[in-house]
Amino acid sequence: MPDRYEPAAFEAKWQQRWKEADLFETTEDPKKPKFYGLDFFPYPSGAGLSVGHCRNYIPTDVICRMKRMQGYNVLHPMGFDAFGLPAENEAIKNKTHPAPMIDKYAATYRRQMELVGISYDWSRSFKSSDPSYYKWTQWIFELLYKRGLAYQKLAAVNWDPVDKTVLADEEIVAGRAERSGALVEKRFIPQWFFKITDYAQRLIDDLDTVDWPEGIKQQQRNWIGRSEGAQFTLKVEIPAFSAELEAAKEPTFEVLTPERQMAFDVFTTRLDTIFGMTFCVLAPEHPLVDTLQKVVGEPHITDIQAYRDNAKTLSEQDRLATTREKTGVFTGAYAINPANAERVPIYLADYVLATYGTGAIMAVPGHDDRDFEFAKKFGIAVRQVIQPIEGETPELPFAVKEGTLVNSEKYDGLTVQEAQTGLGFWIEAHGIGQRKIQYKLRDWLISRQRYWGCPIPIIHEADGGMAPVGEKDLPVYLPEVENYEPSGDGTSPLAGIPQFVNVTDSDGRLGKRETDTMGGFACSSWYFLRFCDPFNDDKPWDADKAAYWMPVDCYVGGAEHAVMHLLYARFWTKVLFDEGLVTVQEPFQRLQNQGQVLGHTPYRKPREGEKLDMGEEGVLVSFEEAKKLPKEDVFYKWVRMSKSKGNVITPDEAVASFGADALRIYELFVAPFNQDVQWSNEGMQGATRFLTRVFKLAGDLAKGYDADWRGLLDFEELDDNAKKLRRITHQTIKKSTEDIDRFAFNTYISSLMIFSNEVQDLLRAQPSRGLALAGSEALEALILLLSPAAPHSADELWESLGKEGFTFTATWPSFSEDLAAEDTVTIAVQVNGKLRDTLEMPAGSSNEELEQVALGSAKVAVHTDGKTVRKVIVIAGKLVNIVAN
RNA sequence: GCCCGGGUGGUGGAAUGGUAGACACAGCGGACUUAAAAUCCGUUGGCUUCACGGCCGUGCGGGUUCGAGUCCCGCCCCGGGCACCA
Repeated sequence: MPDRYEPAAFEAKWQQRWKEADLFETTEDPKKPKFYGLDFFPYPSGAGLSVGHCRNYIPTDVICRMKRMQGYNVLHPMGFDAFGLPAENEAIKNKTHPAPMIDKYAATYRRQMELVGISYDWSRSFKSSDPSYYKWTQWIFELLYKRGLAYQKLAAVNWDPVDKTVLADEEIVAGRAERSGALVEKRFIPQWFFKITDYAQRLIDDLDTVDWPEGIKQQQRNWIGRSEGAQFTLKVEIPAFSAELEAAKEPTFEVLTPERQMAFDVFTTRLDTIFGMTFCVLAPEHPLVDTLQKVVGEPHITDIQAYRDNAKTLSEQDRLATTREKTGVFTGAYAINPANAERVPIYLADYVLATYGTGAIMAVPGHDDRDFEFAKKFGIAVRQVIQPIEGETPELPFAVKEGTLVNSEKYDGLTVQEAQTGLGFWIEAHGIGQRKIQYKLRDWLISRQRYWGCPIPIIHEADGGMAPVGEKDLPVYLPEVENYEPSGDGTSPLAGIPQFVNVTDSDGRLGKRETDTMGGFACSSWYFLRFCDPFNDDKPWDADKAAYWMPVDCYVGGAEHAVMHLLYARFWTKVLFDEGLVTVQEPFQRLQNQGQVLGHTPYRKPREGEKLDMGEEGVLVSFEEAKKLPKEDVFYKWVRMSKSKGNVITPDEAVASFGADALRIYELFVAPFNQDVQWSNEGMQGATRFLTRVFKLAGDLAKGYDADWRGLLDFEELDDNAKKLRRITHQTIKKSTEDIDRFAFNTYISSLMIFSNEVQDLLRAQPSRGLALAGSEALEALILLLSPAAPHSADELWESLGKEGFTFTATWPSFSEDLAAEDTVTIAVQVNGKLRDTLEMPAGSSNEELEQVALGSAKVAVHTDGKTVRKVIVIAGKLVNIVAN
């Protein structure tokens, strides 16, 4: 048996044997329970993996390996999210074609994953750019189309001038494209959308059924943005001869005939404040403004035109800047408040968004900050209609909902809640409006004007109609082309390929293909289903297989996909459920987000007048530069590992220096799974030392090893040390099993460290037959408990113990509560809550006994001397607290 | 501004309302060695004491409790998300 951890001597050997044995191929034994463990679908970047990526893959591997040893059928697949902008941009930069490039990169990923010993079933692997896969992406697109959930419309969309394509709302951060960083422009282009808004409520409701981090659920709820409120209609009145009469401060209002009657709807969450409405605002793009412009007279027509023209020139970012001062213009028209028949002015202002609600609001400056700001600037009245129940009346505006109504006629005195209900009934009874639920979520924009994606399988027919490509004609192959660079004119490069565009369908009709491709998120919205049945040519998956494996029991990836991927995949799954193709409404039962690995990164202090990048307080430098610079000019920061920061540690480097198992142990142990960690070579050495201690301990235990310990232990009279050894063995089995299940990998490793330390101590005791048998049990437990974290070492030790096969197929140790139970317990004795003594007591001592012994303690007496004992609190098996004064 | 996380020794972190600092890193002392590395043993929150011990201590201020890192209220700081969404 080797007496130290020497990864170079055996890690590659075991990886080779695992491969030869097809060890990680999925088993589908119907007698066993299933476990589906999955990592987020990675895009294989040219930089390869860093040790940061391993922080995702290693813990999933640990839990999958344990489940397998516990007797589950485990599905643990890996594939590649090959289509999309990152791949295409990189291929353009390298002047190559994305397909062979991705194959090369994916091969590197696989090599690195195998190097770290991840137990993926590669026989099920695929790429989203494989025609055998995207055929079914297209098939699902057509399913959505047939269900009315995929549609094309002319829309103002986010245009990324750098990547020369439109982007989904989810891909825009603070007015910039998340990927390219470019300021997004508005463009009007016909685009394909998925109607995710139909599923808004179910996407909120079903979050309650999944075991996800609360923060991620909250982000999804916020993104969907449900608001309960009411929508109602306001009638419009226009003063006759407005210019002159307004000057005379005495407008007479035109009586509008029914044909000319104008009105608009508003949405509000604060119907209770309707009596505080002192003006209304329309978004500049509101359709009613066109009509108003024809009837309001001068100077309003000119004012409105000027304001609308100006609004068009504002960039999306300027418009959304919250710090901007409110702007607007009076339209010359008035609206009638249905609650009290008051006539209030209608303004145009861009703080009201055309895309949310009705694009128009009732403005209540007394109880809304934004309306207040606008009212102040335009000299509009501010009216208080809510009186807080407690405390002083705050300065207007305030939005508190704990209050009663004032200045609200017959509603005075009602609470906010009562008034909302009462007014809700009232508007419904009078046909003025209805209570309504509004969502911020918008439909998912899926079109991309780029080459490297899944073609949208639609044919635009000569007669102006459109139809999905027949199932037998799928897939619509992405054509092989020489030049695939984006055109930049709002059309896809595919539009320039007549052989692709012009088609004759099976009925002989002429048509033109849709030339947009689908954004990459479509491809990753169902890959977890394909893994259940990855090479089915007749259907996307076999219903029984998907029913068996779904849902994913444990899904692991970065928190940056909180919205986008995780929302889209949930949406597709619900559609597929509605179609009867899957049996689950939620694809991912349990979700965990790993922390990032941060690299130590050198920066140079800025020189006089030097301009820095956004959010940086220094200039990034290489390690070589940092060494040359004067010490006082250099500082270090912990930042996410990335090629551009020059701080990447690859698994290849880490494995070469320390070994795969050391890397695995380090990443598991260094911090809780979901926390960011700082890469440290010292930490890696610690992991190596631990493994070496395990090898040494295993060697010591092996000397007394008896493979028949299980039967023999029952007939052996055990001395105290042997009993203690069995006890800590069973305690460690219990702790390790529970910790892995609850994703507490750091304490799982620490429990193995404690176990090794304590067993090593016990081996100094007088040898005995009992100790040797208990030691045999401990040795097997140690190796098997170590196996998910350090599988190469575990297999090496297992083999040197004379065992056949692999620890992966061995049975996970089970524990006995009786054997794990302590026979003595340490009782903390407190006086007035402060620790004064500890007592060793037999387990199961009665509360009376504990109290007796505690009161008899000399150390306690010092602190109770001269005081009267008022009360004694005894917590069985734990603590005695004596209250005295 | 709103919504999530988080703040514990020199460092990473542990702790179902019940002995704060497990486990590890770094440090210090020692063994082995010609020496170093590796390994092993001991020690390590602060203040105080010759010592036994005592006092303080989980971002800050209050509260609940026999007892609070943990629960409640009010703040501060750091990280992330959303942001004129009516």
